[in-house]
Amino acid sequence: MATIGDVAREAGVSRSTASYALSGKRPISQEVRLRVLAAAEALAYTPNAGARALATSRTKVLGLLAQFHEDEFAPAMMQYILGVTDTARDLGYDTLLVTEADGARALRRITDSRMVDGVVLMNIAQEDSRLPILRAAPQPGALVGLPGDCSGLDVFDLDFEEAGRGMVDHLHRLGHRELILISQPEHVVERGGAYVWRLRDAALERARQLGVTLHAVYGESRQPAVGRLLNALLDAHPSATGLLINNEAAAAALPSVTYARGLRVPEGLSVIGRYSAEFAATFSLPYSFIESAPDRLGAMAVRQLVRRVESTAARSEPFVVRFISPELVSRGSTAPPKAPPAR
Amino acid sequence: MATIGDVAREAGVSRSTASYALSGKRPISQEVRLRVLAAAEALAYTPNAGARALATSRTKVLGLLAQFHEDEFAPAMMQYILGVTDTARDLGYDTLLVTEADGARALRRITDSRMVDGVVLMNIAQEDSRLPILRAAPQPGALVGLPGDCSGLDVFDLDFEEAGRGMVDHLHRLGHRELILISQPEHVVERGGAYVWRLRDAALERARQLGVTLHAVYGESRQPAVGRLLNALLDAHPSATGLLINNEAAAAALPSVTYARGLRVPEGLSVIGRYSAEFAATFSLPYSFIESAPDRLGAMAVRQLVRRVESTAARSEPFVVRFISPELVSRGSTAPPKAPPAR
DNA sequence: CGCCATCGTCGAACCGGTTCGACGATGGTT
DNA sequence: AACCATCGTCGAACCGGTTCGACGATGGCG
Repeated sequence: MATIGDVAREAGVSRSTASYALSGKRPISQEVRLRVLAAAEALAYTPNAGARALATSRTKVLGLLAQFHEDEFAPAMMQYILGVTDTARDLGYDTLLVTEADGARALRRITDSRMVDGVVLMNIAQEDSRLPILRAAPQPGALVGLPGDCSGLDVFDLDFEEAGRGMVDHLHRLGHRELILISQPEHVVERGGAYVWRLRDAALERARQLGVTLHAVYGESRQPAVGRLLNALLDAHPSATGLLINNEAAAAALPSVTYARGLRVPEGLSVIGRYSAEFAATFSLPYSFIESAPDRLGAMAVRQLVRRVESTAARSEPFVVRFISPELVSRGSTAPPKAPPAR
Repeated sequence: MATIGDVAREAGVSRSTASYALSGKRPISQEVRLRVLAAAEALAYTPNAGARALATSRTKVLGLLAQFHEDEFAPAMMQYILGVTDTARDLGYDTLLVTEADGARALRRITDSRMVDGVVLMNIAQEDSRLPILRAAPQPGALVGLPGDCSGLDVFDLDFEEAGRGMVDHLHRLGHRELILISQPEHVVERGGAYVWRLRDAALERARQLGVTLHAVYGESRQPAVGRLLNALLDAHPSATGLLINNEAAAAALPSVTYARGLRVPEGLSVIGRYSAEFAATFSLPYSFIESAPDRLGAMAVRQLVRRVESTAARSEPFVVRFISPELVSRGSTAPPKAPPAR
């Protein structure tokens, strides 16, 4: 493998001159520059990443910490990851994907060893043991998801509160007065998945203000449990005319449930979900939904992270907590309830 | 950040002694060793990855090249990735996930720059432009998927031919004489996805030998197109009594199709799929299926790769092409056909 | 014509590890 | 008592880049 020394020798200049010719950080005569470039080309020179990292303290690699919990819906995660890797590459960075169960230890490892220039954390918990480590690390960090304490980090998330209110408003406006909200499984909440209760509590609050009855329950993450649960809910609340879904598995299971019950959407039941467009397409979901935009969130986190990595000015800017506003994608699954709601 | 020089000073020894004390590559007195360890502990010393990579020519990072084609079924990919990252970590390696569209360029970048000690390639095409680059690279490589030319690389894949034969055999044994096989979309084939025709051709051959009629068609990768296709197929071949599915999207769509047609499985139609257990669980698929074991394949590829990375002896061993034999997971979705097949 | 700034290049140092060769101290043989 | 191996440690070199300071050549200016 050719080193910069080989290139320099081939071009008949010193190593430093070769380096400057390639980086352009000092003026080099046109003639020498072309000789160096030609030599580099001829020898198929590629700088050694380790050596460069050692000299510059920059690796051009970002860490991405994602945890895969058994009871979570893995396909949804893929979108976030792609948003991060694609954006990182556009900005000249590679991505180290870390899925280790012990996230705190993994984070310490990659930051202390200086393998990465910055870190994106996903699956943020309310009290996340990785955050103190990330705050103390020399590299900047960005979160996809809102923790209890945002200090010292850039945070990006969907505005789940607004999403919850939006769902209730939308159905209330159509005339609905009794709704069901199915959230993620209770495990997710226990693990500190704040987005679950952020959406739910905001929806409950808004429902209270509007005089709407809202039955909020935890869901399941797997079939057939989630299908059974949906059936049980529809049985238990026969007068409810609208269903809000903050649970991918439930959304995926609903079509077969409504079909089996001979229940028509939106005539017999109005439905609004919260998931990504990609997810909707994969499962061919016929429901109006609030786009959770995982790719956009991943991209935003990376862009901010790279700004901080590359500019010392940016590094001292105040930290941001940015919520993207929920956008309702209409698929015609909501309508005014039948005058005397009956199933 | 503490360097090994800091540790050495703290312990009152030379840098080299500190290094030997930590690595154990030369005998060091118990007393000095403990002093060095204590110093390292006290200073929270972690070796700089770049410096170590430069000195040892080892990064302890593996590259994972995965491509996400629009018309492919992304959730299935997740399983392969987790198989790789988890196994790599168990063996002491981190994983650089590269999803760049231009896989050949990406591969050149990470190998030439010595960012990785080895590379796992996924989404292997019959004529894969990345393979010549990987063969020429100084790092070993492993493939998940079978290309036209396996030379110079370790290859791991499901035995799709045996899977195709197994599906046909199984239904033939039950008495079926007319079957439908729905494969991946034609795009996948055009892109060189050999597993599609490996399974199909072997199934056709076996069907011919057994005197079974087999209608083999390309599928779609998305709803609702794939649902329409399934309906059209069942309409077009009313006397077919068995359905073979080598297409995740079709498998996911089938339950609603059979339900809508009032078709019972296995009474009215026997079904066998080919997908992963994880996939089956996610979509709650009630069909017997041939386990494609993505996590196992990813793990096998990584283990072999690491063997070659870590032992010069292993590096010169002959290359392996290893097929895992298809395993049928029975879910009771196959049965003898009704005597006069009618729908 | 002499002076100074700029340009273009070079040598050397440095980043933070690992590893080789050397060397004094120790202990066991003959 | 002399000798040799082994043990434990150190200094120096090296991995392959980047970057700083220096310095000769060039050119503009007074």
